[in-house]
Amino acid sequence: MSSWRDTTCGALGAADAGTRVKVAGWADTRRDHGGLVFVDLRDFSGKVQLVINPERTADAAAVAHEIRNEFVLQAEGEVVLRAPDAVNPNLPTGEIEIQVDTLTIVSRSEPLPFQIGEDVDEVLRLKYRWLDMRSERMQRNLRLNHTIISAIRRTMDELGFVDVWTPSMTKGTPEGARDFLVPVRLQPGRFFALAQSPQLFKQLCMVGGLDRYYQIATCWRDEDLRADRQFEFRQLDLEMSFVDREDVLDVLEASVVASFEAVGRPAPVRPFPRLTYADAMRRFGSDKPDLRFGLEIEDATELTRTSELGVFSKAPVVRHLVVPRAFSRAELGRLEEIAKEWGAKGLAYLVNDGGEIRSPIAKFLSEQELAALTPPEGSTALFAADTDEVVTRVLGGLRAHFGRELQLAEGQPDAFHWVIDFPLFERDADSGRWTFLHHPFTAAVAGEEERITSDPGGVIGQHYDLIWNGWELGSGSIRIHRAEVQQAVFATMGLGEEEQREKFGFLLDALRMGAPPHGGFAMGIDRFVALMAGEPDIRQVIAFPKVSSGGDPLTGAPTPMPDAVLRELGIRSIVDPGRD
RNA sequence: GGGGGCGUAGUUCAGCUGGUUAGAACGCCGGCCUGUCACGCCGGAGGUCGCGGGUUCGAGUCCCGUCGCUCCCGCCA
Repeated sequence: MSSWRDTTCGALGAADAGTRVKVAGWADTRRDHGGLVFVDLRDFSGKVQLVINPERTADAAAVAHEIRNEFVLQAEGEVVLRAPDAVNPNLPTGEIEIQVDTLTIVSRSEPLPFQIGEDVDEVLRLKYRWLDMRSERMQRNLRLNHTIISAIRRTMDELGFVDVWTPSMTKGTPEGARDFLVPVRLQPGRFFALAQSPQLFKQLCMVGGLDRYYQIATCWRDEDLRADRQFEFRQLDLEMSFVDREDVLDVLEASVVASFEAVGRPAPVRPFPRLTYADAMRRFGSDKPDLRFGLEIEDATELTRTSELGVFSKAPVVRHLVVPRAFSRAELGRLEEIAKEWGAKGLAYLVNDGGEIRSPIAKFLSEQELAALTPPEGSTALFAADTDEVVTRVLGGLRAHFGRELQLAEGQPDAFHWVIDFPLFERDADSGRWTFLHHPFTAAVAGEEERITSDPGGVIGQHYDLIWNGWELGSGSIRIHRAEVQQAVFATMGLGEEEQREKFGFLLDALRMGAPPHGGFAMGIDRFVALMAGEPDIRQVIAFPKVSSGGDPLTGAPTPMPDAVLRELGIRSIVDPGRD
């Protein structure tokens, strides 16, 4: 036991009454009655009330009057049962208190810029993160983060995965996210890139015969930050040899369930439901729908084929969403704006307001059409008529909007599911080129390899996403393990032989020298923990996150570098970053 | 790169259609207080209304710009 304490604040209870203890921690609140002084002493484990009575010890009483919030204190005394009418039922240690006879101020504190636990501007919290961390919220979140990572590591260990460290500094990838670059003094003018993911290294581990690799891997991406995105984040990264899709999904489900059990929460039922990409898009307008609520997109294309309404009869696709609410004219105007932001030209509607139909299109609809399309009383049918792509995007956007706005997910049980059978390629809107949906190392479903060249758009990939309540937790795939197939994918993306060699030569070499079939997954730990904690963003579960403009309010990073430093690296800045 | 929101004591906020000296609560400082637990009571200090410009007799309030934060779209293999 250390010289500072022989127990922790939160550990004390009625059973300890009569014992002498030494405790240390922060002054959470002090209640100075002039004579008697009460101090709630707080450490990581909880709080306990100190009582300093001048009749018992004049020395300690003198010290007690000096105490201010967040002073670090050490106290020695006797644990005593409180009188029945003095018990505090709101405090876990409320049955007892410590009658102090020795009190030391270990460390003083200036007045704080905000009160701990207070709901203040986040930049302020981040600037003084060491104070913010003392709050119950951050203590809980950071410990939850640890508990979940421990559970995942245990699971990986039990399943025979080997933790392998892969380099953070690696080769820049031309495709995908922007790289963070690292200049090298020994080779001026050349750059490493911080790994966006250990993707290729873990595949090489499979070629190397490790069979099952995993890592809680830090990844870096120089893209705009969001509630669920930071420059650097951690993922459960894993790869397995001689497996099929279901083997990989099984491991992820085991990790998720183990995490729930570790935090004492009812775990989702295995196996998690599977939803194909096509179904997800068609029914929910999203490849990561929140399935805590229904609000499915319904088709009306056939029904309106012969409609007098040109926008319906001429559109390739007509679909609608039945929202359980009779919207006002003003609300519908707002909704049309939202629909337009998603690419709609307009938003037709049928409102059933207590049996009365309000709709600008009703007069163009036949009796049968009207009967089929009129929503139940007190609800609104919203129509999108356009190409499949636009209709999907618009109604998917509206569905997500209503989910938030009408709080449809409120109080619903957690919804985990897989989205499977993604297309391998899609057309890039700008260049018109074929580009991958997941990454270029994803295998096509068995027997479709020929079509990678002949019909890229029709190839289904062995790619899968794990979704929790509409958040993409992660994704994975069965990878290509044959060099000629990998080259066909590169070729479809428009990479010539030479470029393939230059960028991915080491991978192609590996695939030519006995690569086993393999597949894997990457799950965002921070997202997972944030959802587990019920937090609205991942900053709340990361010890020292960046704000959305990409800076760190605590250290002030990033900062400009002196020209001399840059010169040594072979770099010259062309911007004036404004030194401060 | 684009769109929305926010910016007033240390903190969280109020401040009406522009109108005296910009308020409250918490925190802070001083005093009193022996059973409080968000202790209580009395007193006090504390403001470049983010910044710059404009309109006006007069701007925290209206307009323009700018900075910061934030959410969303783009982007995120």
